[in-house]
Amino acid sequence: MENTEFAKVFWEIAELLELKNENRFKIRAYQKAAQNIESLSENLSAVYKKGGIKELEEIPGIGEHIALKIEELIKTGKQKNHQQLLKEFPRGFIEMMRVPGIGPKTALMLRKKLKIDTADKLQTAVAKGLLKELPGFKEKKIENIKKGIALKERVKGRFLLSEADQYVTALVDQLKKLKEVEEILPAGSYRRGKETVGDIDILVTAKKSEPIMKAFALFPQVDRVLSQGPTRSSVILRNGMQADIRVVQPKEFGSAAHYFTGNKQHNILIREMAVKKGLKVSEYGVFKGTKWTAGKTEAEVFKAVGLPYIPPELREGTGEIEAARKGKLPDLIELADIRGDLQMHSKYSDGGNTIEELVEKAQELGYGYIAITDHTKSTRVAGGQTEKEIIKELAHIDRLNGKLNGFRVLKGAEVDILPDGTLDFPDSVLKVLDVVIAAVHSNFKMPREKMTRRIIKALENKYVNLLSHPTGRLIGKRDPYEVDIEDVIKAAKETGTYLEINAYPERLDLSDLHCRRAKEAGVMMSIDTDAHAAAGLEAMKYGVMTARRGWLEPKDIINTYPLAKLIKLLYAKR
DNA sequence: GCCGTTTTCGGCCCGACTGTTTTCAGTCG
Repeated sequence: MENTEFAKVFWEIAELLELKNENRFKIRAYQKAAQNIESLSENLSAVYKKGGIKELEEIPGIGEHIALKIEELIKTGKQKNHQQLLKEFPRGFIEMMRVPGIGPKTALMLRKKLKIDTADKLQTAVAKGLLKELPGFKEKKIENIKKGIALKERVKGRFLLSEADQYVTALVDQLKKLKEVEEILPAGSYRRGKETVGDIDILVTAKKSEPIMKAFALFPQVDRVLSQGPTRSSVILRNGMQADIRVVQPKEFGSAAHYFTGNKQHNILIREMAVKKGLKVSEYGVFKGTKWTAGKTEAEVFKAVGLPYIPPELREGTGEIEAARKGKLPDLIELADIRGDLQMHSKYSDGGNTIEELVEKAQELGYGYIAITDHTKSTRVAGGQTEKEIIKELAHIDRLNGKLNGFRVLKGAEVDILPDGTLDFPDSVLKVLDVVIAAVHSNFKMPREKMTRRIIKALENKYVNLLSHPTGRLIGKRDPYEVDIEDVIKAAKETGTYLEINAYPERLDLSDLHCRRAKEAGVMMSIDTDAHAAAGLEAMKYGVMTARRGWLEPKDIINTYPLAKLIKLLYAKR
């Protein structure tokens, strides 16, 4: 069972207990547990295997009872209370409660009065006008439910960070033009650099808010307005994404930025620390009694609770506060630390640009080196080259390097890992390459153990210095293949192979959690764009974001080192 | 249900907006 599956059970228990009008702190306990499980870098089953119930209870938010439920899930795949609750409220009913605007109270009334217990039935009832008969249901409320159903249809989940990025940039550009606007900060999961973003939160400081709210609602990206008040407005953008804008006073900027950046768990922890110090933290500032004492900057808020500044990407409530308290926050990698890009494709395989064009773009980005890593013969659909064909490309690179000053093109290939774990090129070819990237591009649906063995076998080849997109996932499109990532990390450590953080927005593979795990295991990584065109080199920022979320520092990333040191690292295994 | 440099029992973050409630409940973030 994957951690997300464990978490899903506890999210559902929380929702079901809400329906039963259970103690809200109990509900929160389940939510907290679910959230903590989701952000755990180690698989729960592995934790349990290591030290049983006691080890599970070490995880924040997990006590005796939830630990026992986890044990039950590991042993039987099911959990009794969860099953019992599902009998009372089937999944269709929970689904209905997830329609925006429908909470537990409304859902229960709908079922009691009209026997509506699925989202589909709700839609039919709305269409037939049955809701009018209910107490407290007038035109507006029914209209909202109608819109909620339509929205749910259209918005299936979250959006790629890169897609959110486009909208954020557009919205910020327009906000900048309003004369009332002072500071602008896109906050929320976007600012934390999460791989997917549920909605966009933009914080603005201004003395007067109405003109901003009015203008915002009329931006061309806005499809419709959900709500509009003096401090907060919510809209749905044309791509179905929700965007919230919050306007605060300049002196509230720091506390508001902190609050709107989240995540929720992190905020709760900070507020609890404040309470213990006799303070109150809200989006409007840090207060002693009713007296405002701080909040102009985020650093002030952290300082008030006795902490140093914590970068947004770490604010997930997964140990960053503890680390901050001990002065052990990582010195996170930044985009400017990147000195080169070790995976990209040229016209020799399926790339859109020549090597010269890629070099030009890389120089524009201030890099000192790149590796050209075209596909090999097995990946025919992507123009994979044979052993003979790549010789020409390598000669081309040699000639080019002869002309370049202070810049180096490394000779590489993205070599297929065949189903039996052998590589697409013989060692006699691999050994003339500087960068040998191994990757799985076929036979994704292997059993877990076989896939794990396949990949580890490739890592054992002394010429393979980098494993590309280690889990093969495409966010929102394709699940990772079945592979024991823990074993792969271990094998990377033992063989001296580096793991890749593929910065391609749809991949971000390794994920943030796996990065953190790999670092803990002492494995170095590289951040590469896997660009198929010169412009694709700009995606590096998403890979860096992921690395930051994985607590990585420049020293953990091989392409932050100068060329000479990088070459040493690349040849260390031979 | 979790948790403990105020607690092993008694707490548990804080606020905005909507709609219809004449003082607030429900929902959301």
